[in-house]
Amino acid sequence: MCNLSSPNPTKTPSAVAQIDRLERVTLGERVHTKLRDLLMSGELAPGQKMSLRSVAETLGVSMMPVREAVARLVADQSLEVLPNRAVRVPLMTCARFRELTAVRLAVEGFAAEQAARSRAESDLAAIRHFEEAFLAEARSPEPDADRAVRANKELHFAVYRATGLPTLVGIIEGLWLKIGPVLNFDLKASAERLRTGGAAEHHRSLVAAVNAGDAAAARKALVADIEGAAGFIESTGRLLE
Amino acid sequence: MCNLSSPNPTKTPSAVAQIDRLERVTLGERVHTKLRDLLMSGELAPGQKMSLRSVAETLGVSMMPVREAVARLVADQSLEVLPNRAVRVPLMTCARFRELTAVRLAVEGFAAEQAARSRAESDLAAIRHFEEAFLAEARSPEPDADRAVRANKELHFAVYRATGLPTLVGIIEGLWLKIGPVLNFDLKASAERLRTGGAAEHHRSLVAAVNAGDAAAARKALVADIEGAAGFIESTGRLLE
DNA sequence: ACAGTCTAACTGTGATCACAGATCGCGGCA
DNA sequence: TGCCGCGATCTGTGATCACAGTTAGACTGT
Repeated sequence: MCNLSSPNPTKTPSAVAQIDRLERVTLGERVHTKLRDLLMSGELAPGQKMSLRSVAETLGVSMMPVREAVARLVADQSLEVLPNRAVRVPLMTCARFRELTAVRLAVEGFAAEQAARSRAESDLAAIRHFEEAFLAEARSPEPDADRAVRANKELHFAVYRATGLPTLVGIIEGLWLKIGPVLNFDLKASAERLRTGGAAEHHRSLVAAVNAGDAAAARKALVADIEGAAGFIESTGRLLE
Repeated sequence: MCNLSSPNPTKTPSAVAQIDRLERVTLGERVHTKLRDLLMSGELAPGQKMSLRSVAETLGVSMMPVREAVARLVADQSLEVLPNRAVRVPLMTCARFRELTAVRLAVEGFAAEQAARSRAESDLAAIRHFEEAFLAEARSPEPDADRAVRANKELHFAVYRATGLPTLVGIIEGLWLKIGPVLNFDLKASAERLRTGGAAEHHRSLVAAVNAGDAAAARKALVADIEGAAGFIESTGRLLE
């Protein structure tokens, strides 16, 4: 049973209390965000090496925030440190890709279901906005792969945020961090998949299902989207072992 | 398509190649493991504060590995740093507890299903072993709450490992890290729930279902286990707001 | 010309120093 | 006796130094 009393029993609400939420953003946090965006958007290819000092110099900070950010990414296997003490984007084996895809189907499939149940009107507006952005890029005469990848990400996460389960969103972010390099790097290498891959149709089904509150259809559309992309990646033959 | 050629095309297998896997275990990693165990087993209560320097002195290391470990735990919200620059175990609000429980039901429920499908004989042996350990503790005339909590954890994770999806196991570890303090701290405070809570029956159903390969029954048993514990925690009325 | 060795540079990890901000307690004033 | 103010102390964060281990390149000896 929850305590339903006021969270501020001794203080009266005041105007200044509205914006007292100043988030503590450390340098390490900013470096982490930067590296995360690079990984999720596929701008860092699998196997690419980096050094703490070079990243620090590039970003204009000392080595300290970089090692904190890299330590976090290494901890969840979004980066790896070789026995040679070299940091690189992990290579993707076929087995690991299939494992990540299996987990994604379960977790993101559940998120799609839940989004169809819990979506608010503001969520639906955001979802429609990013779907249009993706469609505009996919139908463009000369698609910008980078923008398409980012619009695809924003659409998916708009759906996931509609679940109202930020913990679940965080889990999915971790999954995209691991699979982003291979997924988006290969996707950007062959932009014609934008039109032939069926992503637009899957997105349309997904948005329609979430809009209608049809959880089963939402899961089905998302599963088809993930499996379509996964099949394309496996067909490229670039995975190891 | 996967490359099915030998992973060592140029080298012939030798005896020394068998144990070439020397894992790099840094001090920061060991501190992280230590703090994680303390959190998951409920030995650190919600709201408990700590300082990097005191932890470092206790563990006999410098502040450097501790801040790396704490930074990782703060990043995934297993710890939090207040605006006062104080590190503490986060307090659990009722809303957050329910959110975590909802995610656990989905993720761990899927894991139970998958375990029932993919379990190997060695997995089943481990599962049976930890179930007996938990039963022995639950039926003991004077149960040791600490050992019971650890046996419960080992049983659950033996099931999760049987999925053959280490990524999924990592995700669940993150969830237990967040919910462990409230779950196990309150559980240890009232040991009589060991007999009355029905955990033993849920475990029996779970093990039987996994053993029989009945995915639906495995999910049902696990869901019942989680919901039983969650209902108990909510009934204690210790959650905030 | 070629092979072996040795040095110099670079790697991540750990320790120490420096600093701004917050907290708490002691002392003095009313 | 009660309240305000100031300083000592403790906090996490960032920078710098130190070090073991690896690597790559140049240099020397044959």
